[in-house]
Amino acid sequence: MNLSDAEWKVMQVLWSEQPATARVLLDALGSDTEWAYSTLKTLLARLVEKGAVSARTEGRQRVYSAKLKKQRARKTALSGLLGKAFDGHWGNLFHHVIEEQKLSAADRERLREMLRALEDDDDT
Amino acid sequence: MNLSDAEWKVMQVLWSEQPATARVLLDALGSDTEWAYSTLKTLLARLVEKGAVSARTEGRQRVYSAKLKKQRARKTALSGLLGKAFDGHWGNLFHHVIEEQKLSAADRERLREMLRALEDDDDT
DNA sequence: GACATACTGCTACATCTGTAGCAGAGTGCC
DNA sequence: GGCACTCTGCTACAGATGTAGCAGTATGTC
Repeated sequence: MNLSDAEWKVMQVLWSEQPATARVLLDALGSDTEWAYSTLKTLLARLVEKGAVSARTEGRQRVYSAKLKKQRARKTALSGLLGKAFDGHWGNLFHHVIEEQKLSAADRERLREMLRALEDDDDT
Repeated sequence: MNLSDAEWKVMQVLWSEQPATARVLLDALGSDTEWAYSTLKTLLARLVEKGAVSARTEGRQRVYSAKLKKQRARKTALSGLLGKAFDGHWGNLFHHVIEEQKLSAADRERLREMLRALEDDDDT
């Protein structure tokens, strides 16, 4: 399941607000986008069509829920990037991140901690 | 500089073969794509237009070279994904990779090594 | 010098994406 | 009961993307 940039924005608020009506989602998007109400509706319709979102009619409104899980979407997106930009090798991605991207001290520490946890798991 | 999936494929072979003619690049792409020669030419024209590739005429042929550096393209792509899919936090991305993606033993080891190197740097 | 090749720059066209307008229907309010 | 809202499902349209055809021109070959 591939999501476009605009679709990612919709899914992000949907994951945190679901189940929700278009109005609620638009408010949640707030100043992040200046979308017209109908723009959001179009995006939602497309997401429903591709199966990433489900919608049910409640009274005279439509209530949306995410069918696609955030972890799943992240995995697909990351795998896609890994394949097209890093020759499919995690090593290349890690190397790039550590060497090229500027990680904050907190990020570096967080990564170190996770790695230590990973090593501990292995020791078990 | 945003690259589409097809453009990434072109850039990947260009980075390893440059400077190169369209014919050389098409051969290098090999079975990875079944593109018609003109398809590659269109992609190259678009990349030249957006400034990611430069072209010079040599005899009666056009020879292409990458202007956009691989590191730069990777950084842009990764930052874009980080922002739209991981709330802009490296920690989320690391966590996802370590928890959700299945890393091979070699990848895990490689990551551990890089992290140890990172810690050593910090100690200095 | 006629032909098959190989290149080149255009043009084309179906999809996908981003963004939004519009008409029709239900609802609350005076 | 009519008006202002608010939703809803369509329709629209421009720009990005994937993919490729075509006509014109230079070149090697017999």
